[in-house]
Parts: sequence; structure tokens; C-alpha cells
Amino acid sequence: MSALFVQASQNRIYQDIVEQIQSAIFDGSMRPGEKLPPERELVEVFKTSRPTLREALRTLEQKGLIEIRLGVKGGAYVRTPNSELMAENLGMLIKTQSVSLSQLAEFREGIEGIVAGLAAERATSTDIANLKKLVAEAKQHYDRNVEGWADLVKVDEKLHLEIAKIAGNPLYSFVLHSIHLNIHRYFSKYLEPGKTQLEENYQDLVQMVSAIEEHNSESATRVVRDHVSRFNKYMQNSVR
Amino acid sequence: MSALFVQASQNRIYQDIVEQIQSAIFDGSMRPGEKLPPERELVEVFKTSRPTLREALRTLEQKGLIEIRLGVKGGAYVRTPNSELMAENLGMLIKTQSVSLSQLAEFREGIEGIVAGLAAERATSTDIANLKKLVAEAKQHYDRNVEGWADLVKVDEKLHLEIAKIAGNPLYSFVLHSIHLNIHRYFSKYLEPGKTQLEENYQDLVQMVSAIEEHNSESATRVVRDHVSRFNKYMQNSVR
DNA sequence: TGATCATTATGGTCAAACCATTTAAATAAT
DNA sequence: ATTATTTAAATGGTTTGACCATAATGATCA
Repeated sequence: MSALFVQASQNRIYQDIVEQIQSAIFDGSMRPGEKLPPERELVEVFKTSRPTLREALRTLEQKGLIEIRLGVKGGAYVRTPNSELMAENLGMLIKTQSVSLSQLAEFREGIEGIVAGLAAERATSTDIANLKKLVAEAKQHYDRNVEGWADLVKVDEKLHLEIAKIAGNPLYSFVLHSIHLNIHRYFSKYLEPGKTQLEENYQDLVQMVSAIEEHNSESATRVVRDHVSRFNKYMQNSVR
Repeated sequence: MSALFVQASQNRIYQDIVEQIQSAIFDGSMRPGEKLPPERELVEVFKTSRPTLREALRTLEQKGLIEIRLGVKGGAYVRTPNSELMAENLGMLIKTQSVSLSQLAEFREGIEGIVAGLAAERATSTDIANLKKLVAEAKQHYDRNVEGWADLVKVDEKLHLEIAKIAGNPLYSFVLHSIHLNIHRYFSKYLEPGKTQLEENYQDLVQMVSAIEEHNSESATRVVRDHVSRFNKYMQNSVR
């Protein structure tokens, strides 16, 4: 472990430390779940002071590369990358008004369309069985009428993420998850729907899965885009 | 200014500080270009110590919200959001092998397709004039044969980003820029092309712009996807 | 046996000093 | 006067060493 790092050099020390630890993570010397040595030891390895070392750790934490836990057995643990950072990033673009909500919605429409197209090309019979299970779940909530709305929306989201998984490109999953997190931050899932929305939504799901089952890529894209588009319009009409 | 913030409270002080400054930026109290007070003053405002305050500043810096400059006239300046963070984020997904390069390429193909479709719907005559200017530029490099390859690639990229701008959704511009930054980190722009590549590439650009000029969304999507796909294949064959 | 308490490893915070960089002002040289 | 050089001042960068807070573990007690 100690041999992995060398004494910090040059101008901004904390940056040098960030880069060294980062490299160790990128090249696989440090793997997710592993713990870095305690601060007081790292200070000796890098020949620096605790405040400076801590600036480096804070930076790595914010980059999503490590997670710092308290108490005995605490310390800096290497993390598995996830969509959290991307979601935060997206959130900041919205909060700084660099991107509007309707632009986020439009983006989602495009992404979901592509994803559905890929899923239609790549779905295995197992994948389709899983999707049908979700549709069956959705039907149960749909049959409960308006009371089932919130649950229906949840299954709807699960379905979208499952489709992204079938598409087989984790980048789409990351991006889609980030989008959903941000959209839900602004639109409540518990809006009162009309009977029409319920019906439309459920039918959309059925059609989506059919198109994927038929491996009809273009149809899947179209159906999903329309579905997302309708959902977006409904949400934007109920903007708080 | 001082009245904007209140004394830091609760558990992790640095986080409280991050949130307060972040909120000030999000709600517009602090705008891009503005300077935060010097560290020694902030320490008094937040009733904390310099090391703790600096952990907060480092976090904000990594979030891309502030930029810290040295010397007199130095300090923490509020930044304008850009695609840098997203690009870094993407880069980390690649470096941690959460996403492969070919998956990034596939993602690009999808995004560029959508973007071209939107651009075809929304391009004004001014937009089209700008695109044609770029195509003319490309032609000059194309006419220089193999010597013009590197420049042709540069114009190609400019064209793609211009199309994203025409699409009118900054999210696509951010994402596309991030993708390009990362792809170029791995594939040199200065690979030796064959006469065929030059020809195909130039013809692609011409067709892209034609489809957009005709406001033919579907055709624009198809042409651009094929173009990007061909480019990806060429790059991947020359992977270092 | 189970609850309570003390111990200990580890991160979190603080205080005060000094170093490094950059700009701007003052001064000297032409 | 103009230009080059030096000096001063403002600000971030770093260090040292101490003490506080949290949480897991084992010891103690009811």
C-alpha cells in the first residue's frame, strides 16, 4: 500500500494527492470497497499535513471516488461509480437555470426513444418475460383505479429502467436514472390523475412491451417517445 | 453580503457552509463572476476555522461552482456552468471501466441522431447559412487531400456542435461536448486516413447539411447516425 | 442473558503562525 | 517622461499540535 504512493510534489499539494489516489483507483490498485489508510498515516506517506490531506480527501469525496465514514472502522472507502454525480450535475444545470425543465423533458424523450429502439433489437426472451411481469404488476395497480396511480407511476419508472438495462449500454442507464431523479425532484408522483391518464398510461406500457417483443425497433422508439411526451405534458400542466 | 449567511450549524460544518454558499448561487444572490469574501472574512461570517472553511471551498470548487485564484485580487469566484464537470464525469466512468469506449461511441451515435433530427426541424435560414459556411471550409481542407485531414476533422466537430446549438437544447450541447472531449482523449485526430475516408467524410457533411436544409428530420437523423457510425468504426480500427 | 458503560480507533474542528503568488504601487534608471 | 526594477500588500497555501465527536467493540453490571 505505502509503496503505491510517493511523496507529494510541486505546487498545489492537495491536487497532487488527489491525482495519485485517483490513479490508484483508475488503474485498479485500489478497488471499490477497499479502505485507504487512516488520515494520520496518509499524512506520513504523502509527507504533508492533515488539513492539506483532508482537502484532497474532500475533493475525492465530491468526485464520487471515495466515501468517508465516521468512527472506529471509519475512514475513506473506495466507491463503486454510480449515477449520483451525473444526477447532481444535471440538478445543478437546472438550479443555475442553464437548462430548463422542459429542456430536460425533451432530452428524456430523445434518450428514452433510442433506448427503446436498442432494447427492441436486443431483448432476449428472458428480458421480455421480465417486462411482462412488470406489465402484469402495472395492471394490478391500474385495476385499483385512481388509488393505484402512485404505484402505477413507480412501476412505470421501473419499466423504463429495465428497458435501459436491456438496451445493454450502462451509459444510457446512468443518464436515464439521473434524468428520472431530477424530474421527480420537481414533479410530484402523487398528482391526481384523471381516468384518461390512467388508461392512456397503462395502454402505453402494453404497447411499449409489445413493440419490444416484436423486435420492432422503430415502433418501440415511436411508442416510447409518444408515451414520454404525453407524460411530460401531463406533468408540466400540473407544475407547482 | 455578510447578511446572506448565518453562523454554521450542526454536524458537519463544512457541509453546512457548502450548502449555504451553493444556495446563494442557485437563488441568484451570488452570480457568475462575483467574488466571495477572503477566507479570513468568511471564517468570521461562518464562525469556523480556516481549515474547515477551506474544505468547503474545495468541495464547491470540485462541484464546478467556484474557481479559486491566487494572489492579491485572488479568491473564490463564482463560475458559469459548463460541460467540464459532465466531461470529467464521463471520463471517470470510462477510466473505472464502468463504460467502454464502444459504448460511449454508441451513445454518441444515438445523441447525434436526435440532435440532427431536432436541428432539421428548427434550423432557420441563418442557421443553414452558417452550416454551409462550415461545409465550404471543410471543402477547402478536403481539396488539400490527405494533408487536410486533421483540419477536416476539426471542422467536422465544429459542425456537429453547431448542429447541437441549432437543436436549441443546451443539454444536448453539454452532453455532446462532453462526449467529444472524451472521445478525442482516446482517439488521435491525426490518424492517417485513406482517400476513401476523406471522400466519405466530406460527402457525409454535405448530406447532413442538405437534410437539415430540407427540414427532413428523419433523413437528418439517419445520415448523421450513419456518419457517426462510420467514423466510430474507423476510429476503433485504429485504436492505439 | 441482556442492557449499560467504558475504551479506542478514526474522522472533525480549531488556533495561530508562516510560506507562496500575484497585483499594484513606489522607486530608480534611462 | 518613460520604462524597468523593486518593494509592499492582499490573498490563498501549508504546517503543527492540540482537542472534540462518533461509532464499533469489548467489559461490566443488573
